[in-house]
Amino acid sequence: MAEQGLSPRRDGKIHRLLAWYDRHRRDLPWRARPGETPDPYHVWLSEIMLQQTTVATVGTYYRKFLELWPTVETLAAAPREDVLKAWAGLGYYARARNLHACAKVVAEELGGRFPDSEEGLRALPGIGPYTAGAIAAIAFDRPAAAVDGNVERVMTRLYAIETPLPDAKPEIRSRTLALVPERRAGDFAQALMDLGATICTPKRLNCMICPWTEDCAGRKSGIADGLPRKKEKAERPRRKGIAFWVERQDGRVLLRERPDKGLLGGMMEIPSTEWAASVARPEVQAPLDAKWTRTGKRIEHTFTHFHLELDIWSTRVLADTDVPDKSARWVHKSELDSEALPSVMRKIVDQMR
DNA sequence: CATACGTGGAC
DNA sequence: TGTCCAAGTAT
Repeated sequence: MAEQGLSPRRDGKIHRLLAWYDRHRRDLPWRARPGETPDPYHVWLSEIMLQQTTVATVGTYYRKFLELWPTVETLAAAPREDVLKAWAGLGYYARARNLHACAKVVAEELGGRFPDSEEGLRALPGIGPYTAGAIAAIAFDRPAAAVDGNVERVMTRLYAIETPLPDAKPEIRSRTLALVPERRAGDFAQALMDLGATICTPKRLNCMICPWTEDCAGRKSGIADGLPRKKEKAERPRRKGIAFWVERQDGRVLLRERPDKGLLGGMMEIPSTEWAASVARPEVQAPLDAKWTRTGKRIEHTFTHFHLELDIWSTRVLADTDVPDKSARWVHKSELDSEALPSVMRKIVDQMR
């Protein structure tokens, strides 16, 4: 719960931020206009998509999802496969699996209504501390803190917090909570994020036009642009593999569904060897016995935690060739676009088709 | 708590 | 070309 606004200094800060927001708020597809009542479904859908994903990228997907599934009930009723297809290319596919699971819970167990408390929201799949706070504040105007990367940047600068992330998280959270106003909590949350996205940016910050420029301890001490500090990340190892492009005489290619958990879980793939530091005995790992051609083609792809290099081998098989196992399907080359293929797999398709 | 989990754009 | 990063969550 937010503290009461007893300090004039605090009230002034909140007022300056909200006044700035009223003039400079971004007009975003999922954002209710002033005076409109936010739709919790819209808020939820956008917040899930925006996790670690840019506003520019989300726009297209958000509109597509709303067109396909205008309500949480329609989304819940959709086959999961369709949801994964629509999500393909957005990344972090656990989000899509959880999105569908969450829609089912809300539609089938909660009467189609999202919980209006952080605690209730937090219990749903795919909703963590940030998203619970964001939905509570934005959709229900509850005085909750929504601490995302923007807010972490703004707060570490505003209070000159030099502790590196993630150790600084508790302090950032309590600092944010102490500022959340009783009224207009949703606008406050969005204002903080807009401030971080447009003024208090990672580089080339624009303190000159910041509503908090006089309040900012980081600016006063000249360390703002170096905040937040972050612990060093582990380096990305390089992995290799071989992708097997199997084309049947009728123009269909072999696709395989990935296991439900882990990397690209539940998505479709071009069959490949394991992805490891080195590739051992590729023929043994091929989806079927065939005479393989080393195409000389190669794709490279960088995941969050490793870099991948896939050489492409190909073969042609007879039109009556059956699928090697139950997770595999033949899909015509002209229909690959509508499959749930993640970007790394699209790179292979683009090379071969 | 550290790690797994995608992608595309900016510099 | 390589690195960083963008409205984080689950385990």
